[in-house]
Amino acid sequence: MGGRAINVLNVAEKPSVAKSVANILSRSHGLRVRDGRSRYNKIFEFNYAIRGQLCHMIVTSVTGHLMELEFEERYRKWHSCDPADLYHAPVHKFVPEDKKDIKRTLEEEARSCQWLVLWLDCDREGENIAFEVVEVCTAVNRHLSIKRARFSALIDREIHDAIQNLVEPNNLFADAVDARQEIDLRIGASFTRFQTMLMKDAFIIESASDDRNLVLSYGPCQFPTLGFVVERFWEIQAHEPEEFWSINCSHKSDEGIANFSWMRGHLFDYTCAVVIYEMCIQEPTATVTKVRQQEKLKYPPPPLNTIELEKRASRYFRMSSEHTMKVAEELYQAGFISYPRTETDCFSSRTDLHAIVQEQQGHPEWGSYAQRLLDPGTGLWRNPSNGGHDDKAHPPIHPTKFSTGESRWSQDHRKLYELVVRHFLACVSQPAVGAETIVEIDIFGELFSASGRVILVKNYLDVYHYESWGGSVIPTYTVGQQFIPTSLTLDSGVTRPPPLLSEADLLTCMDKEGIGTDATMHDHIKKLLDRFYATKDANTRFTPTNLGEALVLGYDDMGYKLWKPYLRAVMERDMKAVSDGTKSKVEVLATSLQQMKACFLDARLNKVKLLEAMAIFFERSNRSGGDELHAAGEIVRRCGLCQESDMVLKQNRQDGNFMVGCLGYPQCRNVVWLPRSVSEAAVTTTTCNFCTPGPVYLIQFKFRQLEIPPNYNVNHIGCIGGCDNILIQLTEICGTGPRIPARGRGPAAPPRNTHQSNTRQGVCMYCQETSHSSNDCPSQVMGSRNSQRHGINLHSGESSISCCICGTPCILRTANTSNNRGRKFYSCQLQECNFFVWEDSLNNGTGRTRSNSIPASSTSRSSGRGRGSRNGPQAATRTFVSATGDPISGRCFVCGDPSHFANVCPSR
DNA sequence: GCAAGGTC
Repeated sequence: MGGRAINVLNVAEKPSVAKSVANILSRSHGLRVRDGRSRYNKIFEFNYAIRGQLCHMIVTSVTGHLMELEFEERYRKWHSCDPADLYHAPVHKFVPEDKKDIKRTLEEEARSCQWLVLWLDCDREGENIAFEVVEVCTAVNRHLSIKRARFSALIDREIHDAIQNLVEPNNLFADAVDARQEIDLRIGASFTRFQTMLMKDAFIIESASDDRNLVLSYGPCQFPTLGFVVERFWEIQAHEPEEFWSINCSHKSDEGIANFSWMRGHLFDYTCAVVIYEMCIQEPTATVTKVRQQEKLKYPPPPLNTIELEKRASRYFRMSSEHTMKVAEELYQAGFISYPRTETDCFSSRTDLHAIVQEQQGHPEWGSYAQRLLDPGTGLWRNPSNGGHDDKAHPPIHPTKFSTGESRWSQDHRKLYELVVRHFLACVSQPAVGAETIVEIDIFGELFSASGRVILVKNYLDVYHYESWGGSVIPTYTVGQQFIPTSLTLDSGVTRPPPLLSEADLLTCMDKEGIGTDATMHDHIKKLLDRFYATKDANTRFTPTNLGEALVLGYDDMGYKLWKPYLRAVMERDMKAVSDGTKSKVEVLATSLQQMKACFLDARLNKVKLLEAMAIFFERSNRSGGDELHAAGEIVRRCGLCQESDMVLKQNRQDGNFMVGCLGYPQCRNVVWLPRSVSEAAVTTTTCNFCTPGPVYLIQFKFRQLEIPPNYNVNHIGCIGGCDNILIQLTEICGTGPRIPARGRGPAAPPRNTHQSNTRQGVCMYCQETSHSSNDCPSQVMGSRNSQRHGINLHSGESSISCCICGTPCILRTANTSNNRGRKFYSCQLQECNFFVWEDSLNNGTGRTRSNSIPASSTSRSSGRGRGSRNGPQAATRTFVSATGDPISGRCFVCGDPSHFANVCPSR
């Protein structure tokens, strides 16, 4: 070791890394600690030799980014410039006030140093922070030699290797971050100022905050996060329940009960299901065709990273991701858990996992499990699996200090520490072992299966009680065995929409689409709540607010997918390109800012779309003179449905069609669609003398000459209250022009809305007669349930056959569904029965007769189409209509008496 | 009053 010692300034990204580096390199010998200007960032000093050069090492830290990017002063005030100017307004980096102390420490120390060694995290952001540090330090000492230490973990060998093999900092990585920062700032600021200033004065936006502080922010991460929430919400709204049928079979023996499910799953075609069911109950003997027994393993989760910690804390404790990170940060600061912001979910082979388990042996709850883990005789130990992520900077989250709970800890601190410990113990444990049995049976060619599972060894489930592995025991079966099922039922079900997104779902979406980083995802989620874009319920499920939905709807109507994750994905690709040198920072900035500016200008041209979307949800404010919406807000009458809001005349800017809709939307969806042939409409000051409740203001209409019959006048003063026959007729003749219900929302009305308005106007939606309303349509009296469920157009037809279920005469009708339009079917007149059969299936012999050999007591029909709602004795002998339509034989399905059919049953 | 990314 020779020569004069040089002074080396070492800078880490955070205080904890500075401490670790100092401890490792000094081996704790001769290590001195002193305060810097900033109270969090200590300065460590010791001597060390780098490749034979004696060095006086000074190790300190920053706290993440030292600098921020900002517009120059004259562009900072919101009204100082056109938001479009923000795409080229000059920006600069500066050290914010709360980082000035750190800057001063760096300056003071750098002055006396010859070398600067950068120990920032080895990722793009770390490289960018490195250059911020370089800028501050070289400003006071131009002679500094700049070196970069590359390390992938805070362990001895890595750190010693890093200091002995110093490299150059990577300016491409730093450039990529510079580009990202500038794009984020320019897009975020321009859109935020634009949409906030546009909407705030135009509408009365109720929110918990002071109206003056209301900011409608836009950001390339927060908006796609909102997009996930809104998209799921629309999916739920657009869901149309569909009824399906399935056959279920159970078998009870001395050993227990087995529930067999139909291997077809379920069918949406009732007729098909009932035909198969009929066949099964006529020949119900079940034959066991397959018995499969196998051992199943349930593996413990991989080691814990940030996203998993947030997801699991949300699922197990309903803690918000933001709160989880706050508590985790505190546990980390106090030394109880490792660094909580990590992508890594695999342990380095050099980590002493046993030592971590050993520390936990004394815990009253999981200590004995830790002891069992360490006892080789139990065979419980297993090296943890590799989750496939490694940020090369931090290990998975694991306990670093034993605790049975500290007095200053809250319940959440205890729960989170316990989760980290139990998760760690679980991931070094053997999987749970179960024995699974799958039995398949055949009933008249239909296959059914049942499964049972027993847990043989719990292993990791003993300590990881957040997870369960439910199972049930089923009786023993052998191949070839035959039995008569205890029950064989035809059950109906209804398709359900997906649930609202939970916080864990949202994190999964963000992770999958690359929205945010592990350290920032919770911030974006919190921002949705802070900005009143979404709310979260007690089950951690997110619903968009009117404000959130309106903003997404507005941009979507413009045709811009700014609320989708695509923009972020493009930015990520660009950053990657800058990082590996295939594109320059200047090139990426120029291209993407040019594109985004064009998008911004176009969005501003189409701002009426945003205003229209907002107008669906919010009342207009008097504060602004109003422009674009003036034609779309005249009050026609008080809404008779919700009796709370007004109905206003609106025009769809896209297709030009008019409607009168309730301002209470979406709570109230009352709407009157106006004829497609209307070219102009304006609310007059005259009120209708007939329609109640009044006042109902008359509307001055102008129709397009070519779209109405010659005997109608192009000018017409009409009433939407239901008294105006001309308007009703033209509505009938021309049709209405609601937008396509692409997302099941808004005036993109489900047919119900049209139905509602037509009914009110006195036009029957079924037969188009004006003499009665849809509710009283003679064609609906007998079969309204069918019509509601299946959209079948029920016009009375000839009655020629009797129902095979109850003997009531059937009516021949014509289907009006998209799949079966025009196809004829017979439908039982008895509402409780609801039997129907396609006419063409009778002709081809499907409607044949079968004798039923299953004992009446062993079968039942559950709720299939309401038939099983009466749980009386079931028909032992069924009549199926013959090709001639005559019943062969029958028995009442209500009371079981063979002397009469259900339509004349005395018990009804 | 605006973004997202570091971290205390």
